[in-house]
Amino acid sequence: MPEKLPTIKEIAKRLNISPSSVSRALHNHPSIGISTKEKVVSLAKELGYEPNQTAIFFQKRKTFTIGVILPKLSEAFFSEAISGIEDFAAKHKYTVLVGQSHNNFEKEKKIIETMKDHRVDGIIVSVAKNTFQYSHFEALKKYNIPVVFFDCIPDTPNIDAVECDMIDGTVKAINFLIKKKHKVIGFINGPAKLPASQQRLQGYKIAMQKNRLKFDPQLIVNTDLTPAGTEQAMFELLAYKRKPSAIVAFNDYVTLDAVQYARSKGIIVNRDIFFVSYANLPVNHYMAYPPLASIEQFPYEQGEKAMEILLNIIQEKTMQPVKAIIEPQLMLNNQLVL
Amino acid sequence: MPEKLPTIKEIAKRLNISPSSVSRALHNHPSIGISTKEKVVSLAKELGYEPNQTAIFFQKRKTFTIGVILPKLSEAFFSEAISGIEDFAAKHKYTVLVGQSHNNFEKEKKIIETMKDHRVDGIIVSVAKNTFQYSHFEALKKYNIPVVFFDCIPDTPNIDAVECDMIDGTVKAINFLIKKKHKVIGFINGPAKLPASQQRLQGYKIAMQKNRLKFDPQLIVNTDLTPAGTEQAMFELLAYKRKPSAIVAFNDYVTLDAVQYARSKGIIVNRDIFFVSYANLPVNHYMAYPPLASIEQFPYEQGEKAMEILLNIIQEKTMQPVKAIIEPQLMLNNQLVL
DNA sequence: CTGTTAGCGCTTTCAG
DNA sequence: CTGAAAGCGCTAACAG
Repeated sequence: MPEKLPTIKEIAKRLNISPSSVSRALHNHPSIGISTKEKVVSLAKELGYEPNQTAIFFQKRKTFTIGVILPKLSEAFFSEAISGIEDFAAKHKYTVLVGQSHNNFEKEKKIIETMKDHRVDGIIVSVAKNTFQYSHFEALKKYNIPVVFFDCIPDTPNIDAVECDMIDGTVKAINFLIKKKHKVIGFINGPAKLPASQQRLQGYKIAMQKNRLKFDPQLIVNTDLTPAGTEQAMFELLAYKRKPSAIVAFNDYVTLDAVQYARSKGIIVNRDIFFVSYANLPVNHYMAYPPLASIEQFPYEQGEKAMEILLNIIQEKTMQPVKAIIEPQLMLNNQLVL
Repeated sequence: MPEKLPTIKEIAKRLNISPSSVSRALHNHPSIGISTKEKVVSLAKELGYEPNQTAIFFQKRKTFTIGVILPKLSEAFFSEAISGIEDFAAKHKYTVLVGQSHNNFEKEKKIIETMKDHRVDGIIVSVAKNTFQYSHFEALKKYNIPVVFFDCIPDTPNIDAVECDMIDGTVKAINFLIKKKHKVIGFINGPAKLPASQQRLQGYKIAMQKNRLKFDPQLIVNTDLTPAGTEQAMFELLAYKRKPSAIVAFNDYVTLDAVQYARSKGIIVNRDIFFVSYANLPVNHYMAYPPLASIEQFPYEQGEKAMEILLNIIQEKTMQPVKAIIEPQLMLNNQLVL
């Protein structure tokens, strides 16, 4: 039987006092008599009174809810990130509304609409891979809904964002290989127009230059991230006359496919050729032919940080746009690699 | 500049009509003059009017929000599940509020409180592993918040739930091994008090009996799901005089650890011993020593189904408790194994 | 077809 | 210290 829930009014009536007194009693307001306060509190407990938050949200224009928009919840990177967001939010009595864009621009716009309707207090987003126009985010300013970006970030100025410096990450990876005496280092990059790919490429060039190794464009190939795409990329790399002794791959999934391909060609991984990639998937630990190392991007921490920044904006502790940089680390089985 | 958002009142004032007329115009209410309607609609568009959902939520006692409580978002099973929930919800204009219990009973209770405060229209939950008392869910009835369980389900009668029949799944696994001529089949089960473990054990017994093989309790060992626990379990199994030729493991993660252990003992997996497990992790595809097959539980579909049931309850299409059964399948690299 | 009125539950001046 | 009253923005019952 869903009984009618007790309200402040109800309590007031039973106690023959005004609703405002009840409200005061329940909020430790200074100007309230100790005796009335006790009466109210005890009756409230007896009736199992609980404030109707929707009324309060409405009245206060604040929902203690933040929206999170991600391409896909089931990708490990994002589920780690949202885990960090949710944990941080929960600590501060905020709840999290989620939406998946599936990397679809239209879907992303729709989610923003819904979240705006729900009057979320702020939004954290990793932009869809095929979003190249950001007016739907700009529009949120009008509603006073702050946005913090992470992972996939628009190139607009003056935004708040958490970012993992993949240039730095790539430099670390290359330096590591060079220290291991590799001189011909192949690179299986992702789709060229992805910022994530561009950053990696930039890091590659910087690292090669710093180490006084010539940059050879033929050592750079691209995959569309499908197994077939990666196989093709591997094929090109292995066919090149300056065959690389080591390969940096866009991420661990790409490495998995690349290793598979190499093995099918009779190449012995970690003897004939070596890999380094990005993501630091736990499963690397179990692979028979794992990469030498993988660049950890700390998605959980990125999520926490994004939530922290958002909270600061909401609570007006921050006025200037903030860009937090998370430093990626080269890892091997959860140990740092230097 | 966060300008003040236009309201129905504002539109009414500018047009010298009543707010109710504006409301009617905006809702295609039958009794509204075509001309006023046009005026309202055009002004609304001009001002960029958008209804304040929090006011509507409050007024209608409905938030179009459903709460999802999961142990951990970053576990693949759960992130797949919530992905299914969110997709289904979005199709029906519902949004999803998430909370992670981290398998902690107290945390679970707190999340329920928060969700109740937010007046979610319903809740979907996979119960925390150390929750053995369900009054916090019962309490939701009072607030008229329906609950649909999935995956980890309380043993209370008359609940709505989506369940994957792991007895059936285990029978399939054992039948498969027996068909492959295995007679001594070890079983690394999870913690004994987990319903998931109990179901698997029951399935094991049933399958052995049906195949007229004697049930040997020494072939059943338990792991606390840590690598160390699994190693210990493997150790016991391999030390037993009736050494199993095949092993069914609680899930693919356990298999990974078990395989690792076996290899460290010089045992050649998929020659000296064979594995079957549960979860059908995509990464099995890349393992050098993968299980012969793994039981797919279709978490995405479980999520969708749970959401569907919840929606039916909310829309009062269903009155009787529903228990949906998802049939697990024995898979190998995303192919069915018969 | 349209306006008036009341009210969802709570907070917050403003008087007293 | 307490009560009355207004109002957040919207909907809906009731009159006209």
